[in-house]
Amino acid sequence: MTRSTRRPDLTVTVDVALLTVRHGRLCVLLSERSADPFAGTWALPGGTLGADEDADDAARSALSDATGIGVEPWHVEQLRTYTDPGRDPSGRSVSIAYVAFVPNVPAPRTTADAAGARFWPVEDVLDGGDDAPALAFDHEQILADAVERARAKLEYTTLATAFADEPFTIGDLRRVYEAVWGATLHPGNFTRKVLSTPDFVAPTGGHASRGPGRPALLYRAGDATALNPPITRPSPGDDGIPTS
Amino acid sequence: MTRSTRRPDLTVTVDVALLTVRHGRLCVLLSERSADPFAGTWALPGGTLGADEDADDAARSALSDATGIGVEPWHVEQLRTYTDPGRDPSGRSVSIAYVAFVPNVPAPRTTADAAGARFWPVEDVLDGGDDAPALAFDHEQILADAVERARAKLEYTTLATAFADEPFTIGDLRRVYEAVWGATLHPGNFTRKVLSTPDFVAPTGGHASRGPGRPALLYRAGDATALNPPITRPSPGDDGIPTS
DNA sequence: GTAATAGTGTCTTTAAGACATTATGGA
DNA sequence: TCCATAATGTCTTAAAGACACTATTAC
Repeated sequence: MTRSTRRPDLTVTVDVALLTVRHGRLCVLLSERSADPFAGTWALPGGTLGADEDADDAARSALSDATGIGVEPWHVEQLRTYTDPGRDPSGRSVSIAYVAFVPNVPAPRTTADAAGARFWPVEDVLDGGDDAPALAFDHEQILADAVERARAKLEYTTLATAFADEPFTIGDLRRVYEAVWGATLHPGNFTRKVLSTPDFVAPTGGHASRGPGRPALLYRAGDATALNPPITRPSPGDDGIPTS
Repeated sequence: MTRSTRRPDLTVTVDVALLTVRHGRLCVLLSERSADPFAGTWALPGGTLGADEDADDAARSALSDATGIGVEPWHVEQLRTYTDPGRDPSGRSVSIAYVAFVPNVPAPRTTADAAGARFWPVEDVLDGGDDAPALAFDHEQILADAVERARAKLEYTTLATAFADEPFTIGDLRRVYEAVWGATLHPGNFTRKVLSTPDFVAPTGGHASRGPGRPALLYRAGDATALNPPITRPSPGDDGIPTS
């Protein structure tokens, strides 16, 4: 290939969709923009790619800036790169987008970079209701792609454990699936499926005693990364009620 | 997020792994580099992202330059973006990599941009044998990721039809799977699986008469894009011989 | 005829889904 | 006691894999 020495006037940014499950709902971290372009709208945390910086590092830096806590243990992966020439009205930019899958609830810190950062239920953001925030740039598309990535990866990887605080119960894990997929799963069959997958989860020996019901056994994430055979999503629109 | 007005001295390129099946083997288009860096090594076709150009368009332009033929009907999709600060010794660059899934055999045209372009069997390139070409930049990693993308997508999409010249037989389609996966599939079961997936293929009404054996019915790609349930790959190392 | 490939029938095994049953705690 | 959740058992159904058998051509 030909690599010319021409340097187009082009900024490379990194944007991160931090996904987490709060109160049974899949949520994304957004910060309100105080400056143009898109002042007053909400945006994914991000930043400019440094001259000698790998994009993975830039994504983690942006996450660290936005949350104010350590991001080392989090699962952060590249999503895709968005290059529409019109995506940034203030000048040409391409965005390398990332997804982070995060357990528990890192309370967003208010900083110069992340004033007014908060979690939004993904459903509220994407369904475009009256109280839905307007998103800056093409961040609504990025978020939609990030959510689809999460939904797909729950099927054939052990990614759900990245959303759960350890130690967790099988019920906790099931509620992660239900929040991300927006569907209800059969508790008994789900338990059997998880336990029959080698090294999906590893028992800690303890047991939870929260509220009514039989105390559940506690688990940590196991060593497995792939799910074979996968856990298949209910088809879209399938709310658990059999059609036949 | 903060978008500074600083413009790092950074080139954005597009590189495309054109994958096709020739003589029963999965092949990739490479061109020999005549200039430094990496003069004498082989590289994926690519180019610099234009100032007002979408990366998808840049990828198709690079393909068009490298093959000299129309690329409109081809399946071209973004793979991922490679940002290692050391990936280009001549200066900072990030590469938005693409994969193209192409039927038949576009004979590489020799041009200024694509002198000495030819198809290489992917297996030969990645297995690093004695006659394997050395690849420029991080293109070996890009190629490996592209091949893995192709292998995975054959499982749960109808992508295999993108590799087959229409009209094709079920046997042609099976040989695509076998070439990409490097495995042998059971002809009878494969036929039943393909025909039982609605709109995977659509019969043309004709039939092929090539060589010995019962003439096979001819098909075109159907309207389906997803495969549900998927066609699962034999596990790596499974050459079709049962272990039990 | 033989060789080779296409396509179908059928049996076994795996695993998902539906649903019942038992277990164990809290109010 | 009743209620809620956890975990397991069992039956049905879907579908993959193994394999036999038929079909149709080239030689």
